[in-house]
Amino acid sequence: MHGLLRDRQQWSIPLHGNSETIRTMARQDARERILEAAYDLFAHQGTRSVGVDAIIEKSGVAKMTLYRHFKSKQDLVLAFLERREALWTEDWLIREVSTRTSDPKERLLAIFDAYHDWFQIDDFEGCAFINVLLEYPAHNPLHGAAAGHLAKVRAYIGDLAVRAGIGNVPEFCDVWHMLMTGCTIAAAEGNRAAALEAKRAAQRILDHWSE
Amino acid sequence: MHGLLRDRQQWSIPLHGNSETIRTMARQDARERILEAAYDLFAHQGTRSVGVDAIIEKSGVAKMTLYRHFKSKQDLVLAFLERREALWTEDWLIREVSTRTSDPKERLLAIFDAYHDWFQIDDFEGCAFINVLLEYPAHNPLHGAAAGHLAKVRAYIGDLAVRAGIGNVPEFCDVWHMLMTGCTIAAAEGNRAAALEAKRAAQRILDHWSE
DNA sequence: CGTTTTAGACAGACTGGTTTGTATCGAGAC
DNA sequence: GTCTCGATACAAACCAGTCTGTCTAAAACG
Repeated sequence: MHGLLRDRQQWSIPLHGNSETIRTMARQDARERILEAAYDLFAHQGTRSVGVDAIIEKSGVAKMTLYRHFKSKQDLVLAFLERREALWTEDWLIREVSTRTSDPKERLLAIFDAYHDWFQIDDFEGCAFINVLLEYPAHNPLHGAAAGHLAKVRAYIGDLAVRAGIGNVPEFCDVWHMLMTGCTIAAAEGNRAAALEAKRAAQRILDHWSE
Repeated sequence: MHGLLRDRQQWSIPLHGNSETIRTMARQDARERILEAAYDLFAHQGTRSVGVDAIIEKSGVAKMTLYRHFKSKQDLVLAFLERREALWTEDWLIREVSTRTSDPKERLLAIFDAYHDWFQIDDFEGCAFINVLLEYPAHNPLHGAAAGHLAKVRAYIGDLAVRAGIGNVPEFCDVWHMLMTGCTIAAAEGNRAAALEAKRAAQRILDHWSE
């Protein structure tokens, strides 16, 4: 106890010059640091195999601080999924596809070009939504949340399909998304060309669909 | 508990003829009961969330008996995957497709009919190979094992594709399997018609592929 | 301006439960 | 006597979540 006190004092001394800055920053972004650490760990190792101890260790936060911002680990996983949608679905996938082309039909195909880039990343982390969906049984709230996020991806496909004048949009979304998830699994198996193969198949489906 | 013992004794008595047989049977019976219990639990709840205690409880076996037959839980999961291939891939999928039609091209499509039946089961358990693949990181032996079993499914598709006179078999297998895995994920999301939707898309891919 | 209060952060012990895997012992079969 | 089995206790690690105590910066108040 006294030893710990001394350690903390020694700790504080080198930081004395800008201690207020550090403290203020720390206070403001404690939640942010937790979520950032959780994002990295959950995305790369799965939500089930990552414990809260690993998250507090990586974020340099006290356990009670984590539980002040998130009432349970499940809450933290839900926050992770929402951030994943913001960062992966919206900031990356939709943006990436938008920059490649403006034609709705070409955008549908460009999804697989974006996926191809994704699959080339060294530490390819896989689709967090699929992972969480399969990590928890059907009755678990996290399973439903993951399904909801996957549904939003399908909604985006539906938006493109409508603007591309495609018929039977609901089924088209399902099928298109099956190719996307299917090639994501193939990438997890190690098939780096999965997205290119899926794109060629998608092209054929698209051709026949809009006849 | 005592009921199980009595059952075992009644079981053994009729086999009294050959001593070696009884001992051998008893040994294999224990291993068999463990594997059977592990199969049910692993298939329905995943390999990570099921502990060995649940397996010994369900199989009515002592813990040491389990570890005498399987040197670790990982070993047991490997045995589960092998049995899954024997029961699901060979005894069910391939057999089911074979009984539906004998034409290779029609068999490729019949896979999705079989899948449709599979998806209608009340406690649909999902694809154990995909689950294990995503449950463990890439460097884990179980990840590789699961990938190997998925590759065998693709090999079966390749066999059908060759006999159907389809060109570019390797890519065809990949794409066909993507549709299969993709609709399995969709089924896990709750889409009971996923296999039918996938079949219609597969039909279009097949038409264009064999041009 | 100086003092006190307060809120949030850090540290880490701790609880209660679960995990894999090991060790020991007695019962029953041959 | 030998072998396998079941039952049980156990070790060591891990898990989520709680709790106490300390620190400090900023707000509240004199």
